[in-house]
Amino acid sequence: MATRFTHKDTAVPKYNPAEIEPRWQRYWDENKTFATDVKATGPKLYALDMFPYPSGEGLHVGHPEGYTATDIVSRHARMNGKTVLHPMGFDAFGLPAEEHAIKHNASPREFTEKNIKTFVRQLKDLGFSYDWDRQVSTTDLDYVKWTQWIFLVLFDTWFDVEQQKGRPISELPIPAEVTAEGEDAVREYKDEHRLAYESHAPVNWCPGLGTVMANEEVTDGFAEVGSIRHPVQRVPMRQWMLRITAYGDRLENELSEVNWPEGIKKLQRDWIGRSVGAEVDFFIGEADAVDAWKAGRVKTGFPKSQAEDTLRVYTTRPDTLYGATYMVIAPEHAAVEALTTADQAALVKKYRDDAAIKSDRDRQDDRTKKTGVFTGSYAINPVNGKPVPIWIADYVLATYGTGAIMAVPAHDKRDFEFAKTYDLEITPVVQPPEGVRDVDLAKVAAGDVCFAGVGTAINSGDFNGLTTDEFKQQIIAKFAESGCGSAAVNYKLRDWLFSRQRFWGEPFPILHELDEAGNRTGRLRPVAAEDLPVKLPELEDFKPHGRMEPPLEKADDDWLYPVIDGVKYKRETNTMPQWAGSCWYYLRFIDPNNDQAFIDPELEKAWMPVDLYIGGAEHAVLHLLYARFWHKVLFDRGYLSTVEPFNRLVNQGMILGDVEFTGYRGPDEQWVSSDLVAENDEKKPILESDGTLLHAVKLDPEQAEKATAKNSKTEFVLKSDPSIGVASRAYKMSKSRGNVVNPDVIVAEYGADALRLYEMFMGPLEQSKPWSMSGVNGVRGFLDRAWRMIVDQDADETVLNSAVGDHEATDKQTQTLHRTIKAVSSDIENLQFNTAISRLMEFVNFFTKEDKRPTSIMSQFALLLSPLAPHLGEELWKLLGNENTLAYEAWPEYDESLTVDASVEIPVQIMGKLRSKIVVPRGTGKDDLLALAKADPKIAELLEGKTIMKEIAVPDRMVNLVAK
RNA sequence: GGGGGUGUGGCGGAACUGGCAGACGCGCUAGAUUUAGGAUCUAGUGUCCUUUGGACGUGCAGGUUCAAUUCCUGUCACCCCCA
Repeated sequence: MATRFTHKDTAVPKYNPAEIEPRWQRYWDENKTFATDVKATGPKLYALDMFPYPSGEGLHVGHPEGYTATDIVSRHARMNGKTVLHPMGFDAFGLPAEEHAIKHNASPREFTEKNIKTFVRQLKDLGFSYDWDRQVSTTDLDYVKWTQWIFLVLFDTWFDVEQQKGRPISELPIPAEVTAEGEDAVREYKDEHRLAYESHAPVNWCPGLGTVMANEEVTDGFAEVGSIRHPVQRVPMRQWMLRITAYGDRLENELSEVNWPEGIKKLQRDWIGRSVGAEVDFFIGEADAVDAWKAGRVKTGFPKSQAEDTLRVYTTRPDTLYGATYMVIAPEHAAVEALTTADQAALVKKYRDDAAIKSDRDRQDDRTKKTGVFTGSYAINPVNGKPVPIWIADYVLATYGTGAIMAVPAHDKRDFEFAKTYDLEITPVVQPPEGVRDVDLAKVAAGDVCFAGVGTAINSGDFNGLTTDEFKQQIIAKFAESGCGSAAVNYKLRDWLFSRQRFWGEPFPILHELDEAGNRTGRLRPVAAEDLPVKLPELEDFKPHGRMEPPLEKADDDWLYPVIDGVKYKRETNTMPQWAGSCWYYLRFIDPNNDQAFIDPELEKAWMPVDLYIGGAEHAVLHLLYARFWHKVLFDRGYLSTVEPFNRLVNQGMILGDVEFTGYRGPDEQWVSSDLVAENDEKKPILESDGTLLHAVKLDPEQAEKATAKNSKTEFVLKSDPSIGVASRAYKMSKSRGNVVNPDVIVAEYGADALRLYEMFMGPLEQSKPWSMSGVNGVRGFLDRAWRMIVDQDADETVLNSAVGDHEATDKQTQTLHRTIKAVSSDIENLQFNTAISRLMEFVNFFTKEDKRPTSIMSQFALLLSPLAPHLGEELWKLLGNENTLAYEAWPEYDESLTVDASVEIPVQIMGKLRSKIVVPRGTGKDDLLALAKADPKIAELLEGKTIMKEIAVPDRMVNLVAK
């Protein structure tokens, strides 16, 4: 395309983005057009994109979708007089760079920096109005410094449950008995309360990757990196944890402060998983001591921590206590050994060993059969005094609730399955309400099926007849007297496993004190703030050594063993997970070069919160939850002014590959209709009836057509044989499918404005939508038409189209302009860019037909177009005789009265069916409207001989006559 | 299995608060222009019926209403996330 012209002059009369776009990008760069004022004066807008991981593959067409949206909003806001912060950066720590380093024995930093360069180049090619002076990467040393500093804030903070607030560890009240035990006891007590703490919980150790993975990174017992699945084992290891559970209530409640899609809020709430129920103690001592125990409990009440003679369970259904016919404890439960009788010991040991290698997920999978083993012991059900057997089963997790449950097989699906397997007693205690679908009352009553819903209590002593809710309240009230239980709240959210055994991450700014023999004393020393950042050491190679120690263990002694004030320390050799850097980057953008603080408090107040945050829904839970958690800690500690970081959140939809038609052929090359095709375990197509392996054939769209036969089971069929159905859908873009679209290619062929415009024109921002090359060509056609509307492309040099001039605008032209301004403005405000673009298309369609196009109106058009297609906007603005960039020109205003016609066309319906149309003056009243409608010759004819039963008239809208 | 989302022409999608279904774009058809066209312009383009005209039509089946893509009940299909 660039070769279409041979003019010696650089000015070419045809629309040529290859020339225009780089020129304007250079202009914006050189003039620092989008450098943000340090502090906002007047209204501000902080528009943020979820920053990308700079992969070796470069930008994908999915990236610019959200970026274009925030860019349009930013450009529009600038023209509306707002001070705009619109930054971009890179989430650059992470596994791929490290894997690359291991493979090529090269530095992950160099690889990362090279990738960032590519990303920046590609982003600049798209003309985004980022303030590039604010670019940060999580791997920059002066960024790492403050990530480490924030970690030390977490380390220095404990959570005051009463105040629901994080406070400095120095303010932690130390119980007298701890103080009495001496300095080490106090230190340990403090360490146990910090938001960043060490633990030895079992973790997901992945030998293949040489690292521990977070629960959420493990699927089906495998960690997936790229396309390789590495098996994961559960082993105990010293780890850093972040006490995010302390903020569970805040993370849930304060969601009400933000303007997010309800679906995302729900995902977060479900992830936090707050449940309200009760803790109940079951006595496990000698049978004849039960009464004494109960009497004692009436006096002492419900103890804060579990006593040795009891087994404590957490349940959300205390109303089913009478139906608790056995108990289950997790294989890792502390009481397992005490409860196991001699003759069960061997079985129990084997069971525990087997459970240790299973993941939490496998254990909870409802497809696998529940297994368990009897301990040999019994507990006493506190409500009816019945002894119930205590089992061990891995479907109970040590980390949830108290690690023990009361099993109510009649009313819990898992308990029911387990009871059926081991032939345990089933006692129904909830009568399902009448009319519940698919529930057979008699079968529930007989204990033959499980009913997990709410209903009315039966077989529950004095509580019989109560509804589930009443029962819950009453039994919890009764617990207060008996001391056998207590109301309790539980969370599904676990503390955050924060360490990784990797090289390419932030080192922890923590030193472990060593004794003379070189063993850890248990004393921790945070690295002093002035000594941050702790840099990664230089390593000979990056290969994991297969031991469960991090690669940093390979560092030189100089790095590994600092001596301070004559005391020898060993550095922490774990590194932080990739999430760390992305937890606070939105803050650093506000003050990216500050070397005194992670952010200046004045600037923070001026810019926070983020007004618009756009990114993929895949971060709906983890990133957003983690970032909110850090934000709240920093808020509590007085560093920030807002409770929540991101005010408005929008998730862009996924961009899929172009629609594909797929046909299937059998081994004999005969076509097989797609409705007979299924998928086997390897996702290969097979014949559903007998499993014969088929092969999929990608069809040319010409080969398929819409099914016309009424009995066709598929939407599309082969043109050559309509009895053969073909599959039609768009797939996720992937290298293996070969449907990835590279933005560089689109920019080269159609221009950046065309790419931006197409991505916005495809459909609603939040919706998934398939890519289509002819669609790109279509919006490019619009840009060409817009160019020709203003520029004379047949002249030898760039001059205005002869139709453009100092003409007086006609009424119709004025109206079109004002309507367009109105529609485009509100569409941009509502992020409905697809319709904004179609309004601009209508404008061009109209004015192209006008042979007198007032310059002033054309200038307004350039302004309206500019947020969406900024390069062309600027170019037209300049050609129309304006000097400066339009980036800060006032956004066009409209006059409502000029957008409406004096007369309106009113549809007239008879019995709800459109029969005629009448033209009336705007604002014609109901009665006049009806009279005019009835006077319409066609209506009059149709009404002849009929009686009007009812007349409906909505002024300026419609008339409907009901006649018989 | 649970949660979320989406179903409108050949395709992507529009439609205010229940008020003319199909804006805008692609594709397609015809014509004009051109040495040429993957260029440009003009007209047409939901389906069906024999037309002037009419009937049907927003996944499917019902319901509410003068009026339903929009509200309600049920149902099916697909996509995404979680287990």
